[in-house]
Amino acid sequence: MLTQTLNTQAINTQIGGKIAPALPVTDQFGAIAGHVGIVATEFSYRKEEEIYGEDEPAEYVYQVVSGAVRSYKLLSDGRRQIGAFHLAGDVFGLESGPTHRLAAEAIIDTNVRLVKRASLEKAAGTDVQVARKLWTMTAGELRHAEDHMLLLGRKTAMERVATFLLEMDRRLAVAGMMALPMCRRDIGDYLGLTLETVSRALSQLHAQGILGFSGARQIVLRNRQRLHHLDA
Amino acid sequence: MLTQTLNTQAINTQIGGKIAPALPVTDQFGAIAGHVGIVATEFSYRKEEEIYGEDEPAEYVYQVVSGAVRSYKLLSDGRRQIGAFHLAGDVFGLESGPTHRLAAEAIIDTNVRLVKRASLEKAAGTDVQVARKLWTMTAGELRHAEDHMLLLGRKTAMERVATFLLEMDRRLAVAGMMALPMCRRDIGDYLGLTLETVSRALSQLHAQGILGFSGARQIVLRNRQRLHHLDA
DNA sequence: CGTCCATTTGAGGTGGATCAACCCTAGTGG
DNA sequence: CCACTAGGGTTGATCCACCTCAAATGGACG
Repeated sequence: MLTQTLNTQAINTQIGGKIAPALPVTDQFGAIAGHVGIVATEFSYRKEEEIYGEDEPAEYVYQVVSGAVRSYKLLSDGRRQIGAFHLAGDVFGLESGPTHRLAAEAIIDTNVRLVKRASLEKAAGTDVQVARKLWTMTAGELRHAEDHMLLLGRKTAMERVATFLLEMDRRLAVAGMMALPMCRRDIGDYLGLTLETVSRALSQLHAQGILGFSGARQIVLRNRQRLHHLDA
Repeated sequence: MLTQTLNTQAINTQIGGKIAPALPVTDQFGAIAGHVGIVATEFSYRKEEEIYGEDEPAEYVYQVVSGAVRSYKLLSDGRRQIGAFHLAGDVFGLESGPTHRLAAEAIIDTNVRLVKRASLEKAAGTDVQVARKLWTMTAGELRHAEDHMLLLGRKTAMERVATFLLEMDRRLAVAGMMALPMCRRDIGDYLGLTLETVSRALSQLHAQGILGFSGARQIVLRNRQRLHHLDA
């Protein structure tokens, strides 16, 4: 509650100075933001900074411009389940109901664009294209969640790590190499494992020549075929 | 593929005889089906019968009238993750994209209402209320999936079973008692456990007086407070 | 009344968690 | 420019929650 207030104040302060009325309209966010009455604003979060908390009112919808974000839920004793990582281009924080169902934090320094939820609601009330787009984005998140339930409920540790590597390879590999923004603990909390188990699985894949390291978070996949096989 | 064809033929055969053009409009399905051009049909599936397969074209959207349905994904070696149980009143099979992401089977003899996906798409293209309703329903499924990821990734066996009991109590308890339509294996595949672990957890709760049995699938919760506590 | 399958219960095994060093590297300050 | 430090990562040893395998029990239905 307090955090939300602080965040909102910070955003408004920044908005005061510079509103960005016209943004490039080539991605999923743009497809909405291009419509009448929708104003997108830019904002930055530093490493480890909270963007919104679980069950906070969902005032804004966000798109990662650069950086990376984790969405997660906590149990009362601190156990954490990360539901998704949001990377450059991804939209997050979109809700049909009044509140955010997961908390969100910047993993590293992150720039986002954001629009007011209310203006999306308004646009969707007029424009069926916008309404359809909102539905499609939520359905995309649902698809990911369904795949992830299968992983969390039924895959082995090695299968989970293999799935994770292939997902990250697809989403953030540049020139065959990926620079992971998140630490081993984040990966563990995403995969329902401990950080030690993640580390051991990666070491084993390294020993088998399936991947190469240049620094713990710089990974090259050397054999996607074998990784797909390990994925089940 | 073959199954889908057979199902469709069966549906059409039945539709030939009796179309139900006007249905009571008091629930979430009705809110849509009440609109112009939407025709709801009734159909029945027998215990264990497949309704649609994973990755089949999503031709229909369904609502359980009576009975119970399981939605699930399979790994190549047969491991199964049930993503949701659909009980009387629940809508299932709604997709924004072209195909079903999970398979669906009747757990027991089940009656459903169904409407063609295409007519929903058409109505949503005209009527913003319908479009909004579709989004809200998908968002509801996403919320459930997010909660379930936390369960699958981070809860202990006892916590999972406690969560399950409270969910089923909320959804299908009549006069303080619930009649579970699904077997222990289904519960296990929903909770990411084996059927033996589910059975042991239930026995333990019984021994502690937290629940009572009258037949393995007839359960009375005697202490919801303690169950909530076990849930974490 | 018998059969069949779901469920329970028992005994033992194991994958991943936990606990504990140790190592590596990036950042810091002298 | 380098020594120091702190946090992230790796690796090892042990533990245990849950799985696996097996057998007994029970309830529904012909």
